[in-house]
Amino acid sequence: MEKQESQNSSLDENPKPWQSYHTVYTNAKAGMDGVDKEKVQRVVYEMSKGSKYYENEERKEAFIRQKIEHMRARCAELTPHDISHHQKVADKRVAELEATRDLSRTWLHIDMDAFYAAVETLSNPSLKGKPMAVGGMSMISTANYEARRFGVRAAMPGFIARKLCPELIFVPTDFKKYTYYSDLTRKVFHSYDPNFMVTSLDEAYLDITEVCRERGISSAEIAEELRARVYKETGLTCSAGVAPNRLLAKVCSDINKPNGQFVLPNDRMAVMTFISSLPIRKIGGIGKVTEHILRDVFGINTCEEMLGKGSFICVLFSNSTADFFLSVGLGLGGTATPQIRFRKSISNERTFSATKDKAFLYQKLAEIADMLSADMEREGLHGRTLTLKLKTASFEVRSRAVTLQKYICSSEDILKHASVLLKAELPVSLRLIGLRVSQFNEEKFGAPTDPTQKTLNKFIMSGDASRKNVGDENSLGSDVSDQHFMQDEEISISLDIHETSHCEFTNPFDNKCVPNLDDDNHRFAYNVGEAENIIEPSSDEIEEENGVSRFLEANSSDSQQSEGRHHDRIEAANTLDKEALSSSNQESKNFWVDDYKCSICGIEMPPTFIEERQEHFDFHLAQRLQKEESGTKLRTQILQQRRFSKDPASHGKRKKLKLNKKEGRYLPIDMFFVKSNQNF
DNA sequence: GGGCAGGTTCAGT
DNA sequence: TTCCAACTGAACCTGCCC
Repeated sequence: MEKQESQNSSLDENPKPWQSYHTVYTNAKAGMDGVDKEKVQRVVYEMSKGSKYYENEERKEAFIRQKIEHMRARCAELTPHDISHHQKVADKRVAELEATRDLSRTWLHIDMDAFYAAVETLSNPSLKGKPMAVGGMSMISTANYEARRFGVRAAMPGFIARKLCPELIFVPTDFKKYTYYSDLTRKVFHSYDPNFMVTSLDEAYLDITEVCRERGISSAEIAEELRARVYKETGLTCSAGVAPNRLLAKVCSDINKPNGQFVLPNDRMAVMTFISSLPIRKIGGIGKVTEHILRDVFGINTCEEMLGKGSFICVLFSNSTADFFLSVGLGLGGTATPQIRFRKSISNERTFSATKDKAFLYQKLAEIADMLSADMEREGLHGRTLTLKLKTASFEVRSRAVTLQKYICSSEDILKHASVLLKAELPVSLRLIGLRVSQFNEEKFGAPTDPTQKTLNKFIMSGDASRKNVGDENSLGSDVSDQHFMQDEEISISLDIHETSHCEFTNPFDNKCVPNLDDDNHRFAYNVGEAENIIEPSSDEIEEENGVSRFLEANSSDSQQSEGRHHDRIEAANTLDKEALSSSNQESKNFWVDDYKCSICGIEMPPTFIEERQEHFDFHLAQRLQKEESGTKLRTQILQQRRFSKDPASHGKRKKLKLNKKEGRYLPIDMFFVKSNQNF
């Protein structure tokens, strides 16, 4: 009832709740210019709200918002001196990157127009002119341009697509057909650049520098001719982008889609002008999350604005990430043709209706092991790292891996080891199981089969092991380590942030009634000087705590070893946690205005976000503690009073605090936001 | 401190 | 009616061991 009222009141305040549900489905995409974005957003929201998927998306969204808050706080704490110092570092880095600019190559990016849909129309002309999507009710792979006008697009669930466009025709995927047509296009590409790079069935990069020179014609003419030839050979249209590097060529191929092309001259001024107004989301490697962070933390919307925020970027991101962002600001990208790259992993996964039926889950595991083994045999692969991927009924993704002494490939071996990994996770309700094998035996590449020789082999295979890539091959030998003092000087201590406070208070950070931080299992320190004074549990305390052990859920190998005790412990923990939880829920009401809004920063988080709200509370608590001059005294009080408990629903993720020596304080890892992405 | 293993996250198609 | 995929690569974290 209370929840209902709360929902109604929030609906009154926000009559368009779908506007805050961030989906990728309303982003600009070729063929979607005239789409009623608000309608699409509303339909997607209404089809999604209340579902487990939606709840998971909200959890993720709240987590990103929290991350953004942390980063904003970090920026706000920088002194003019700090900013000036980091600006110099950024300027130096920009100059070094600028020196790597290569305008001597001409790259062509080819992107087939709505490839799967176009192939299907080719084989069934009656589909022409009708809205059509390739895929099924759960997910569609691509949609033709008629369907896109309704807001239907790739990676959208079919049932939402049908709601947007009731007359939508669904066609099942047929990869044999797509591979056939893809091969036809590649024959054409080969005649322009024998070393062309494929990125998927429908995309490729060609270095057309030589062909332009040899034939004495412009890149625009080559692109025009190539597209005509592709059409002649396949009956399919494609779009092309020409630019001095691959990053820009990819952006350019999207500009005049479908069946068009765009040429960006090999000229620095032209590149910088092009970049100046280019939205960051257009760049490959900047996705939904990164866009959100760059926009909401730094106010960066266009690529050029990256350079204006160079100092902050250098403070808050890792070396490689900062380099990537600054390169984007300069319009730099890959220009050399990379070496042949071998497959690094192979996987197989299947989604099914969520179930906790063990027999069913083991059956699925066996089926996936069979399929994976067959794929590996077909490619002659043997690997020694096996990763089990699970998606729970609530859409939480987990992975568990094991590295073996010997290389495996047979279905029996895969299943044997995968079963051990799965067993350690049960009981759990799952909707997806996947298996991935990596760390291949490199025998097929002429390397030794002994895993111990792998390091040397890797070195030989990769060429210069010391080379650090920016984009994909720009070599930058300069020393910029000073700008990344945080990573270099970090010392880790751990703090499990799923604790629940037991102390009642009116002002959540009033020293008179501080939450009790006396958690035996959690090492916690506030000041640099205390780094050595990390509170470690005594052996007796550990023993005592074992009844409700939070250590038990730390990682899978522990789980496997203590599986028998594990279950009993969880039972015991659950009982205590329930008591603790009901108590803490009452207390936190003072922290959350109207049981919804943070009394410190105003961020809104619904009462159902128990875990996220606790994390948020802890963040402000840490902030407050760090500001306290009498930190030690306060800490003593806290350590005496606070009792932690654990949300049984949480999965034991241990959040870390890191010591930033320069600032002389500890920060949760999230505040550093060390970006992890292959493109950075 | 470096290397390895395990894990998480993001991104693209 | 159906109700949010499959696959791969990669960066970078922590913990552990030598």
